Amino acid sequence: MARLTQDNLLTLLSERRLKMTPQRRAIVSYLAETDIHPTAEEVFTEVNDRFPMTSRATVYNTLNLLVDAHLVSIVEENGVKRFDSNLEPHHHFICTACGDVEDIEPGAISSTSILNPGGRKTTSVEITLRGLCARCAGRTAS
Amino acid sequence: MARLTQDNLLTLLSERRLKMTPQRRAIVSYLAETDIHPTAEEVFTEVNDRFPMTSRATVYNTLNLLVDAHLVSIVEENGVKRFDSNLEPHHHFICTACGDVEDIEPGAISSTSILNPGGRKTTSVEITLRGLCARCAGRTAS
DNA sequence: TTGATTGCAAACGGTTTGCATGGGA
DNA sequence: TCCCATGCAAACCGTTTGCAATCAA
Repeated sequence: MARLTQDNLLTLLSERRLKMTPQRRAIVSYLAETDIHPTAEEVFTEVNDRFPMTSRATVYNTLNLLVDAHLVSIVEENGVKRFDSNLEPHHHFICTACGDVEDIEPGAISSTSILNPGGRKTTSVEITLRGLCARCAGRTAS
Repeated sequence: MARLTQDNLLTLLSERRLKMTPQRRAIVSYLAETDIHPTAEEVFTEVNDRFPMTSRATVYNTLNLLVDAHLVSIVEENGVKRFDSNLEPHHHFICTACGDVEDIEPGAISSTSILNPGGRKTTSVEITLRGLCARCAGRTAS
């Protein structure tokens, strides 16, 4: 399962003649290892715990850079953007009880062949399942 | 194709012991007839053209009421919520060139049978296609 | 050295809230 | 009459921007 790495970051920076900084390293390091699909604020908090002094502006700048380079993607829910460093094509499951966002492998959804309905040119397909995650489903009566 | 109607609004209001107002009527009237998936701001502008004096707060209150009652749904893109009064299960196509949001009938996507992967309980499936709409696809070289 | 990057704080856009006024039932 | 709904403006939250100071190459 391909995920964002420090190497990806180095390649991106050299391609664009940008510079490596401790802040960028720390942000990518965190994104690479987490699977909680953090918000920008969560990245800010977590990175500052590990590497004190990374401003919100830098977090947003770096996240936007990575999204622009397709090294992370965005899952939007309830007006908040969450960042996903899983580089494989995949879908999402959003728990309506606890708000968790989980990755779902395409294989879990049978046969989704998408054409180009009505003259459109489809370049990406995003499938979002909503419901109760395994934890919340086990916890509630309904 | 079932869409939001004034009757739906009347039923909702009586169920919750709420009151009919010219503002609510105007907002539902606009939502019922448009297929552009307007933002709250677009609803505000359009409704004020027809029925001067409906505040932003009232637009938001009414939209939230309708969403809560499942009479309209939300399509979120680029940090902006768009409102959809199509009551049938359906998917969306978002044009990456002009930003248009279009409804896609489930039939246009072949065989999407979703199970409950990994002990989850899926209650809704949302499929978003992105690419060029028919207009933009015809307009560009690529 | 030099241009990219940073931190800060102010600005911004969309949405919500508090409160006094107004209006359906 | 009574309480709900409204308009207004301020507050709020996530994100972006302008600018001077700092730092990687």
